[in-house]
Amino acid sequence: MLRTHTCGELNLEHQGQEVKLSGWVQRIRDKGSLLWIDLRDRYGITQLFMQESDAPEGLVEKARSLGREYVISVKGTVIERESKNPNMPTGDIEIAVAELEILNKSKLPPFTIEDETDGGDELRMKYRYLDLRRNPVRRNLELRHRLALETRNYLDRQKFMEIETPYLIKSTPEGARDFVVPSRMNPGEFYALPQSPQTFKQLLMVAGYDRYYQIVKCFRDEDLRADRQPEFTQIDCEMAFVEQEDVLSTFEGMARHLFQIVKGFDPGNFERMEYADAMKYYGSDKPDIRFEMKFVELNEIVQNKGFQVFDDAELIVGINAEGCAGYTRKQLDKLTDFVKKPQVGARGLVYVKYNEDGSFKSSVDKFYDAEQLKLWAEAFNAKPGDLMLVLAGDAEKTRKALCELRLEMGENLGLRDPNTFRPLWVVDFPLLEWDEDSKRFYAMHHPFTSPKTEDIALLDSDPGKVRANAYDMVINGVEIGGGSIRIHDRDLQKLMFKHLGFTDEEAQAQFGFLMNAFEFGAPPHGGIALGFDRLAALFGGSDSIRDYIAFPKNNAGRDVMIDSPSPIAEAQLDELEIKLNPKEG
RNA sequence: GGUCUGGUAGUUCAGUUUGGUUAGAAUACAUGCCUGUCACGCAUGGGGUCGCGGGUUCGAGUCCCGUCCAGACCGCCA
Repeated sequence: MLRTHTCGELNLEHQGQEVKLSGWVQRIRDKGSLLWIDLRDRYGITQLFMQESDAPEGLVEKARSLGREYVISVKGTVIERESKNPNMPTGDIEIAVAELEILNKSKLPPFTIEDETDGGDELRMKYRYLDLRRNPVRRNLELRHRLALETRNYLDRQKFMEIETPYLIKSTPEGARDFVVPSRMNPGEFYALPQSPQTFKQLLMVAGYDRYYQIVKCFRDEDLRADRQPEFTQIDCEMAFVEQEDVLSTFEGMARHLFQIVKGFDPGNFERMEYADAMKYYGSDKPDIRFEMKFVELNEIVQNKGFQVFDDAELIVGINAEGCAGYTRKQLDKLTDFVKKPQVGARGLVYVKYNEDGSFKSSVDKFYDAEQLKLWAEAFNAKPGDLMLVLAGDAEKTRKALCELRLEMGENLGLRDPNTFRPLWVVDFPLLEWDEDSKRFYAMHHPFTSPKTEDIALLDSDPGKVRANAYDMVINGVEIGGGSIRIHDRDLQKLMFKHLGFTDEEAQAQFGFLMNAFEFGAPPHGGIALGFDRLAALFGGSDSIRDYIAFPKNNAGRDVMIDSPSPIAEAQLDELEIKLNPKEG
């Protein structure tokens, strides 16, 4: 037996017991005739103690030969410490070592295995198996594990069945770029890895498994971000015989269950917001409602006053930053630089300081006197001491830029506390989205989303106005998940494909299996998919999902530890009848 | 496809703005001392292709051009 206990569980109750512990050497403190070793495993750290005067022959010498991350096993007695450490669970005791065995040596790690490591991201990813030994990373994976476990507990109690769906499926033209896998037995043909199990879960509904879920890997061959990986995990769910309200309440319940069990509090009923209002008041379909700072549109009160920039603008819109009238020139310049960054894209920033004494100071004093700025303040509901920030230009871009500015101001004012959670349902998404490049409509969610019954008539007259039975779960400005009530009627599904520019033949070739299934008694159904990595990062208070994935990819989609992707042998290509055709240059 | 930031000791960084003596600090590591440490302490020591290639210059870590790598973002992500 290599151990009787773990390194995290011994305390004074075990005093006097003979124990055997195994683990990694965290650190050695050699005080000459006294020597301590911190022994670490997944469960904690236990201090080992030896004294030159009464240790067995050779023991201290052996201990001095150890290095960081050596794997050792020791036998000894649990004794009370002479000086205790209240900061660690095992701080009252130590092990008086009688025997020490080196199970494996270790090279010096390239970075320190400590909570506050000295290693940079690149190195930690290359040696991820060492990074995973560190407490903060281990705690993140433990959080992820608890979330998965409680998700399964909740859904199981709600009679959901976890059913696996295939990873080798068919490529479809809609949506994200597929990862493809060549088929050796069918030369020239390819599988695609699923972007989501969407059609399979709908077929499970047709099959009568009326509550399905799966914690499942999905794949999208698109560029990465801090919150986007090419392979990621979803909590994928579908229910039959439901309306939108049933889906929302079931998964609001699931999210609240996770908050209660994992975070220890209930965030309460989720707010609801229509997509149109989210865009109008927050310039985003995933507003962070931990703070207000709603958009105020100013066109009517500021145009035709001689200020060309505003007169030429499609939209003049701003936010009121409470208590910020004291911002210095430097701070305002910094905000101006922020909105003018190409990623934000505004041309400039207009500010109005509503001073404590009731006077105004603005960057447009030349065009607007105090009386007029007073009208601005009324529109913003601003008080003396506030700072109004205004952007103008093309409506869509200006809203997007102001959204960024609002979040930046929220950040500056400390209104985006990672320990505060304000969940939100955004509902009534548009069904279709116009794409200027290809001059056609695309499904905003996916082509299986059902339009609102009362809007179906608009499909022919004004397709962009049609609203869908689609919804997103948004928490603290993060899109945690989205779903919809699906189409379960063959004719309506055909109509949808027609509006998306598919010919009947194309629709039949791509999605015939689904439309055929709809002819065999498809029940009304709908569902949702939640981004599991994002959920874990959100619960952990981080913006990056990489620290919640055991073996993530870097921002170029590479795994720097195993060094993938990589070329394959000529013989493998031959077998697949594939010839490489590298791009010039 | 694009914008920005970075690459200097095992590691994290300073030094680059304004080219000029032997490229520093912290930490890690090694050796020695230390009877209650727990970020132990003290002393000593080793450790560098300044990402790579080219150019300017009497002289380049520093300036210029190219390139590679990493990170953040825009496009993209139904």
